[in-house]
Amino acid sequence: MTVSITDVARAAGVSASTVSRALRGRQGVSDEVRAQITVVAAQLGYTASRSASSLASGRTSTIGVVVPFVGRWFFGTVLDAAENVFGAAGYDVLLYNLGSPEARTRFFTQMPARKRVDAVLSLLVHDEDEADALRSLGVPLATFWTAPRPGFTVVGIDDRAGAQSAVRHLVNLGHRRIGMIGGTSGPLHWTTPVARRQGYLDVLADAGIPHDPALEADGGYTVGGGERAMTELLAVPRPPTAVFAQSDEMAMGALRALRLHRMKAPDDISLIGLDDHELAEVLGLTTIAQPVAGQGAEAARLLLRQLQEPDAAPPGHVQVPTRLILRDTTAPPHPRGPQ
Amino acid sequence: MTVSITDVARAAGVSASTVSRALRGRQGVSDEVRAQITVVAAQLGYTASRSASSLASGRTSTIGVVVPFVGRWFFGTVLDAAENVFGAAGYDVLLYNLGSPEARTRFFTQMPARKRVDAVLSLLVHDEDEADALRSLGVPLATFWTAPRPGFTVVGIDDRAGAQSAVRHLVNLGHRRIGMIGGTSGPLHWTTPVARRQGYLDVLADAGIPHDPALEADGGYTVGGGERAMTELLAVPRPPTAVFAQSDEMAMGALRALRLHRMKAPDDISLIGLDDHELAEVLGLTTIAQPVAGQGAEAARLLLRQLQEPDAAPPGHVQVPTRLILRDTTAPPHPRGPQ
DNA sequence: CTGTTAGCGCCTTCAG
DNA sequence: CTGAAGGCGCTAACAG
Repeated sequence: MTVSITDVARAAGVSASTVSRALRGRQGVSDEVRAQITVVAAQLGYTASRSASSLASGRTSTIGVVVPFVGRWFFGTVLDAAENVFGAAGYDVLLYNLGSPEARTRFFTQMPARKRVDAVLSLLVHDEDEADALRSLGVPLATFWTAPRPGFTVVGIDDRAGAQSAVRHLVNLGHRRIGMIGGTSGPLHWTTPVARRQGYLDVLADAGIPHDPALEADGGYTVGGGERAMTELLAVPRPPTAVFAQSDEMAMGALRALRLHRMKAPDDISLIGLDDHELAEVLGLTTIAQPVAGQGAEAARLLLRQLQEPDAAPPGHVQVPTRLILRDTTAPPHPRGPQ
Repeated sequence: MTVSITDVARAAGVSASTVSRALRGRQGVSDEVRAQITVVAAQLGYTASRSASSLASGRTSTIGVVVPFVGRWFFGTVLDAAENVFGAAGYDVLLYNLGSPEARTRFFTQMPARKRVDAVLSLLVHDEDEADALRSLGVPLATFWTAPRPGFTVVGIDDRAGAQSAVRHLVNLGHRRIGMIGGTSGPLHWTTPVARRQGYLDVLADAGIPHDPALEADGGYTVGGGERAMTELLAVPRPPTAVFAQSDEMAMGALRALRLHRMKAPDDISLIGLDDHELAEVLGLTTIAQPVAGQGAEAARLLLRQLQEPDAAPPGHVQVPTRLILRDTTAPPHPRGPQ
C-alpha cells in the first residue's frame, strides 16, 4: 500500500542500502545511480518512514518545544521564529502546550517527549523539578531566562536592567510617585516578575524615592489583570503619577482602565510597558523593547549547533539587549497635580 | 542505557508481550500482574519508544497541525485550543508553521508529515493542489473554511453572513458612504476575503447604495496594512463616513491611522471589525465576534472522533455562529459632515 | 562504489 | 491469561 524503501530499491534495480545512502545524500554512491534513484523515488512518491529510521538510527529529526500558552503573543512569536529555524534545518517540531495545570502534570509525569526528540526548547521552566525532568531526557536543552541554568542553553534579556530603564525613564521625566503592575501571584512561579520588580526597586532607591507598597499591584501578566491592577492603583488615596507595567499586555489593560475612568496617558498618568508587543505601536505605548522573535530564532540556532557539534562546549547564557522606545504614553508629571 | 520493554519484562519476571499488554491497558492480563508491571515500569522510568511502537502498530499517536503563522493571534489561538484537546486525548502534535513560501514549498514537496501522523488539521488550505497533497496522506483531515471541502471536516463561520451583519449595522446607523478594508491581494489566496467582500456588496445592494470601488482598500490582513488602507480611504475625495475592516487586526491599524490624522472613531468616522480579537475590548472596537478558540477545539474534537470511529460518516461542514458586539467605534454619521 | 546481514524496540499473531 | 516467534521499515556495520 504505502511505498517502502524496498519498493524503490526493486524499481531502481539496486539494494535498499543504496537507496538509503542515495536519498540521504551520503557519499559512496555514484552520481548516475543516485540520480536514477532520486527519479524513481519521486515517481513512486516515496517518503522514508520517520519511525523506522529513528528506530534504526537513534535520531528522531524532531525537536520538542514546550510552551506555556501558544495563544499568548510572546510565546506565539517565539515559537513562530523557532519553528522557522528548525523547519529550515529539516527538523520537525513537536509542540507541547502546557497552559493548564493538568497538561503540565501530564507532560512531566508521562514525559511523552522521551525517546521522541533530539533536543528540547522549553520557553518556561517553573522550578528545579521541571528542570531535572527535562535534563533526564538526555538531550540538548534550551530555555528562556534571566539567569544561567545548568544544563541549559539560556537566552534572555536582563530583566532587572530592562525594568530599570523603564523606571529610570519615568524618574528622569520628573515622576516621584511611581506605581508598578507586576505578576507575582500568577499561577506560574517564574522569576521574571521578581527580577523586574527588583529593577523597579533599584531605581527608586537610587533616586531616593521611598518605596510605597500601596503603589504595587498584581496584573497576573494578562490584559484583564492589567486593567484590574490599574483600577486598584487609581483607588489609592494618593495615586501614582506614573506606572511601570511589567508587560505590554498588562499596560494595554491599564490603558483601558484609564479610558473607563475618563483619563488619558500621559495627560493624567504616564504609562510605560515592557516587550514592544506588535500592537504597542498601534496604541502609542511607550515601552522597553526586547527582540522576541529574535530570541526565539537565536535559541533555535544554538540548539541546532549543539546537535551538529555535540563536542563543542554548550553556549551557556546569551543575553540580548533591550531598548527604550519612546511613544505617546509618557510625559512629565502634570503641573496641576498635588505633588 | 535507555530502559526498554525487555528490561521491564525481566525485572517483573514476565515476558515483553505481557508488559506491552499491561501498560497499554489491554485486557488479558491479571490484575495483580498488571499492578506489578506498572510499579516496576514506574521505578525504572520506562516510556515506550514511539518510533518502535509506531513501526510495529502503524499508529503514530501524533496529529499534524499546519498553520500559516503561529505568531498571528487568530492562528495561535486556534492552535492553543486544538493542542489542548489533542494533548488531553494522549496525542502529540507536530507543528508545521508555513509562514514563508519556502516553508510552504518544502512542506508540500517533501511531505514530512507522511507516515508520521494519524490525522491532520490544516488551518489554511490555499488551493486544490494543496488539498490533494493533504488527501494523499490517507488520514482524516480537517480545516477551517467558509464552505465544505470534499475529504475534509470543515469548521468555520459563514464569512459572507458575518460581513453582512457588520455592514448592515453601519447601514442601520444611517451610513451611506461605507468603505471596506479587505485583503484580496495578500500572499495567500484564500477565500475568506472574497466571501467577506461579497457580504459587503450584498448589503450595499440591498440598501440601494451604489458601489464605489474607490471606497475599497487592501489591508493585507495585517495591522500595518490596515493602517495604510485607512490612510488611503481618508485621502479619497469624498471619504467614507464608516468603514468595515474584514479583520480586527486591520481595524486596529485603521484606528492608528485615524489617530495620526487627529481623527477619532466614531466621532469622525465609524469603524467595525470582524473577529473579536482579545484586544478589541481594550480598544473599544465594535466588531463581529467569532468563537476562535471554540472552533479550534471543535475541529480537534471532530478529528479525534474520526480516529476513534473510523467507520462513522465524517462530519462534513460545521458552521458556527457570529454575533455583533457593540462597543465604542460605531455611531450614526456626524450631522455636520457633507452627506 | 554497492550488496548482505543484523538488529533498533515494540506489537501482533499464534500457541499453550 | 501468558509466552514465543515474526516482522514493521530503515540504517549501520561489514564484506566484496
